[in-house]
Amino acid sequence: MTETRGSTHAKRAAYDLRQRIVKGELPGGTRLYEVALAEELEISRTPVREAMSRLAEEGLLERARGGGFVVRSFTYADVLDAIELRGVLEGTALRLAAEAGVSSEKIQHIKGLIAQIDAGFSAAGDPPDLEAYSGLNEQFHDDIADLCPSGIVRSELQRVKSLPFASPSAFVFRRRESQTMTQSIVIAQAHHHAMIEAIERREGARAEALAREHALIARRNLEEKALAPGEGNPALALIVD
Amino acid sequence: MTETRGSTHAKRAAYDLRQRIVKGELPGGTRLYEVALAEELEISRTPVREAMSRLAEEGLLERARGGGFVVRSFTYADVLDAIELRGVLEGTALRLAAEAGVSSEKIQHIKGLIAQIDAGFSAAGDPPDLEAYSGLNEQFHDDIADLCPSGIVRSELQRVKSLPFASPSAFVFRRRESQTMTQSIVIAQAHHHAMIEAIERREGARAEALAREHALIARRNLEEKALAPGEGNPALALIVD
DNA sequence: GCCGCGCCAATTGTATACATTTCAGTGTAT
DNA sequence: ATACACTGAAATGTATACAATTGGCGCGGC
Repeated sequence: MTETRGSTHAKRAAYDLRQRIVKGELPGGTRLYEVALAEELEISRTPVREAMSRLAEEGLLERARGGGFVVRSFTYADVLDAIELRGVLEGTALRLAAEAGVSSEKIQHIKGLIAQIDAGFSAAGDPPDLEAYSGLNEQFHDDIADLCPSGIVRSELQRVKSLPFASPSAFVFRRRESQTMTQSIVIAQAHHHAMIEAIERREGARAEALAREHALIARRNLEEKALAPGEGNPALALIVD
Repeated sequence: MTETRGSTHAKRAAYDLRQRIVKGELPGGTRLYEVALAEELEISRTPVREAMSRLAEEGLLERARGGGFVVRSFTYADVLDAIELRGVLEGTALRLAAEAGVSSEKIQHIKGLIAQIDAGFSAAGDPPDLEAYSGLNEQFHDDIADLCPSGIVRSELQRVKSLPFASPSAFVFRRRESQTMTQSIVIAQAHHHAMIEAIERREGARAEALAREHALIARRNLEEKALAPGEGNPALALIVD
């Protein structure tokens, strides 16, 4: 089979299928046939089934009536909703963290991350390195979610973030698009500062509202990009209509 | 194998395992062994694996490192958090419904359900029939979630509700416990009225707040019951500590 | 005594043959 | 013309043998 990472055939097949789905090679609604995939990947049906099960757990596939799996369809509206839902869940995570209180060590750790992002802004105000920002931003969102004392909330948030277009780092711009991008990042970073401050001061409602507003930046960026497709983000390939 | 419903061995096995987990016969942390289960259910390993996959999708099992599945552990705190999370998601669903607007037909349908619950209250103020209330209450929660225009939010809410202790109908009292139960139901029903009114008037924030407060009733009821276990709710059997 | 190494049993991973179900196509009867 | 039942290919469901991996236990060396 194609050289993809993983220790078992099932994991490799899952990786392979996941890539194909995210790239849009397997559009929403496509039915997956065990035999065809098994032949294509040069493995037996058993690991193919296993792989499909795993992707169903991730929410990328749905079980079809009468057995089998279908690639889950995501409409453009679904993508916007998933981003908003991420904001709601992040907001809940931050509110619970604020209400429960967070140790100063953890607060300092987050502040360190934020400082790293700050350091990426030059004094001149030109756009920071997008690769670096994307990585740090994702790290920030992961670590801030870990502040939430509820494992249930953490895991459901993680679940929503695993949808390829709902991740906080999904729609970081590909190229430098005028001032829009820089401005968005400046605002987002202001949110980052405010979020940790709200948590530190145990202002739960404020933390929650900030997380929601923060997600709306991602949503707005997507809405603006969608109007001018251009070389669209690959994670959008799986949108069906 | 034991006479459980389902058309395939895998579905029967999933049903059987689900029952055992919810009843607490398979406590959190228990590792499930394919061979043992297969012999016990008198089927082969294949449908057992299939059943475990399905339960993993439901969130009742987790994949263990090195393969296999483990019964997911739910602490008492997890149960409380899951109820609160249900409130958050129901709140989001209602808010989105209110913001988008809902047709008067659907509003009337919900109002009809509420009226049916109202009819269960006698003029004397004695407790309504719990079976009937539980059924109508569950129906209300299902139907009101359907008002949400976002399929993503609906499905994630459905997912959380599928946790056996987070369902709106999970902790309806078993016997008539003084006035506590009656009072709770009266308050809950007031919330029901207010929710649909908020949606009708497109008051999103109010609808959201109501849904959260509504879930807190369920949470408080559980907290009070937990202090005096008695003949506890069976859905609580899967709590590990 | 303790650590590491390797073996063995237990467990999951995989392939494959066979059974069953599903669904579309087709024919017939009404 | 429509509804229904039959048919058969194609798909998933199941059993089972075998392979590979894991994890624990004991043996040996240090």
